[in-house]
Amino acid sequence: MPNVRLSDVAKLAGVSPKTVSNVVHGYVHVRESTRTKVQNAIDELGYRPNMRGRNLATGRTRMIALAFPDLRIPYFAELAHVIAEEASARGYRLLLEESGSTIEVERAILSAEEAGIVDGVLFQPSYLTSTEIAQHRRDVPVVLLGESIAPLSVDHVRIDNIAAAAQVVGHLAASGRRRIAFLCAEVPAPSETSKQRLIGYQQGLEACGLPVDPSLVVTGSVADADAACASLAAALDAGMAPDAVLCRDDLAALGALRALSERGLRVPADVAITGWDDITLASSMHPSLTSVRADGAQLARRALDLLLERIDGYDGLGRHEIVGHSLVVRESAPAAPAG
Amino acid sequence: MPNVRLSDVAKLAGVSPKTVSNVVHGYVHVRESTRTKVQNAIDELGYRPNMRGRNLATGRTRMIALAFPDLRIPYFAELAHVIAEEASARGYRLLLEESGSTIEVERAILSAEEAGIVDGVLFQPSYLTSTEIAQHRRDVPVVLLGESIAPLSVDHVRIDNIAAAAQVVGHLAASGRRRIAFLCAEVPAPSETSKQRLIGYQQGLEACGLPVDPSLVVTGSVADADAACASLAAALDAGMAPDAVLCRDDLAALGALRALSERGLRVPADVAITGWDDITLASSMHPSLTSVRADGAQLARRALDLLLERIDGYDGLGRHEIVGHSLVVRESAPAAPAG
DNA sequence: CGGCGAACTTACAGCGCTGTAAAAATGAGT
DNA sequence: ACTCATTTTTACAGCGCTGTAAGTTCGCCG
Repeated sequence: MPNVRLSDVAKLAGVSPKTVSNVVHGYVHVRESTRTKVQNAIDELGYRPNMRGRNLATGRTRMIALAFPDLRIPYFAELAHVIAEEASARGYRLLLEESGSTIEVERAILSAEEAGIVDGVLFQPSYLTSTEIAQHRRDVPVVLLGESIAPLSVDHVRIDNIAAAAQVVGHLAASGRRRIAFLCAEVPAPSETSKQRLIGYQQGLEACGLPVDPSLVVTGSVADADAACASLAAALDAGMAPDAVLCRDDLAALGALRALSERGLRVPADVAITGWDDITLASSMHPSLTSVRADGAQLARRALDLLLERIDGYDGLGRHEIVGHSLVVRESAPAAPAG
Repeated sequence: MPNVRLSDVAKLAGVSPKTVSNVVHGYVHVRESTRTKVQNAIDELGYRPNMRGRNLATGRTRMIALAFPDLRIPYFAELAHVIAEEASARGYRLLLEESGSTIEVERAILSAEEAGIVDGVLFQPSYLTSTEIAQHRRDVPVVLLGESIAPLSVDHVRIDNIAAAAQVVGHLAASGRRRIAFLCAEVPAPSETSKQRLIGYQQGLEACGLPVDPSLVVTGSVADADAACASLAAALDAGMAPDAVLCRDDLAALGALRALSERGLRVPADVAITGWDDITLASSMHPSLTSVRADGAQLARRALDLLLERIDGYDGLGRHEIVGHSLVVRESAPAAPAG
């Protein structure tokens, strides 16, 4: 039973290939009797359209790539999920590309040595600079995600990190915290993400009339929970004594939780903790995690809106959009002052 | 600058299209001078191969689908990562398909209404029965992952769940635990995964000379950590008093941890806990989680071996393979008897 | 210097489908 | 029955690339 082609169906139904194609696509101007005849032929032969032929003929694949650092980071896995869902609703499939946060792979993603695999790319870079992104070949439409500073020519969707971080500080201050630490600024240079959250952290402190104490900004690695734990542990052992820790992401918060409890500090009684991203686990942990939650559905929707417009030929300036976020308050940093 | 085609390069270099193709593919029998000439033309025009044409001509896409329940479940995200890595090493890209654990989507995945998108499928079903899988159209090669009972005709890679569960029980017993609970068997009917782990649990108890006490098998939902927490909480409140809980996965263990500590039970002092899958977070939690770890790299390797053989035309009986696993001992269920 | 095998290059014929534009069929109106 | 406007169907020409098999050219031996 070799592969059945459109033309085989056409032959059996006694119509032209194009008519079969029209039926397959639900084209309206097909007489009911013809449609039935063709449909019967399709069923009888077990025909299914071959996407390779279709892709070549249409110049589209109805696939988009989602390129980001690492699927093992829960935030990205969850992001991929919502985007896949939204893409699927629009008839697109998702191809994953993990950059491993390496600049070489990020470059490779933008340069796309091979054309015609996907119709567009959603790209969350970690290290590529704005300049470099601006210079990429515009063969395939791209929409940027995340905190990278996007060039004017490229679309970009993100949340307002600065406002969100300030809001977290406000929440902590309102619950009576005075010595709010930040975990953490990477060395030698903080990532763009940390940078923005740090700015918001400082703005938040100022807005609350709290002193900005550089010694409360932990430096070190936050590559994963263990690294964050070690970074905070070192700071604590060196004498830092915060009553709250604003963590740059939920994984860091997890590490912080461990570093604190290993030192006999209770969360939230002695120290409040906030995370960022509100990964699924944040609500299940003990204590559950207060965390900044980006509006993932809106993010996915807008990012795809922009990308599909580009795919449809829009070629104007980059649109830079901000989607909503909220602070989900849970046990690790409750609203009421610590008891 | 419209798209540059192979033939444009050929024209500029003064050779036939096929020669350009040969150069692009690094075919050896190309004279050095010709190769240079062609390469220069490629560089000058900025040519990049169009995969749509290639795919149609070769009848391949060098993409494989990975179909499983849900990307938001850390185990699957991590599985996708290792498989993507291994696939990439073999020149394949990964397309993700989430079934949401719904039987309709699982059916759709197997029936593949559209041909030619991927060269093969790695499929971890949740609900599809062996019979149904056996009857699927064999248009596209499939390798099954996970615990589903695979039909004889289909390749399948998994770990030995029964042995692993028994091993966990052995570990707990060796550390002095006597009342080992199982969390949990889904109602109305346990999933295939839980079923196998339950069998191993029972075998383990028998092997250790411990009584098999049905009241220690918690029933309820383990859809996520919160559900598992509720299931265990209900059992505890009903009077169950285990000194260890073997959880069917790490998420359930996370829920168990919460249910126990909310009731003032210490882990591992009062109750030991083990998880399953050894997700990344298992090692970062506090206490860190003793967990069963499948050899993910080997799993990915073998699954792809089998799939690529099928893609290359192998058409024999299904191969059923078992890959290694290990018990990673951490704080939640240490080797030494509880202190 | 003719002859030969190996090294290199090419012509050809699609892969399976769709967009375009034009042809054929239909139906309403007169 | 014959227009004319619509609806329905079709012919055609690729989309961009590769496998096959059949040339060419080359170096080298006798």
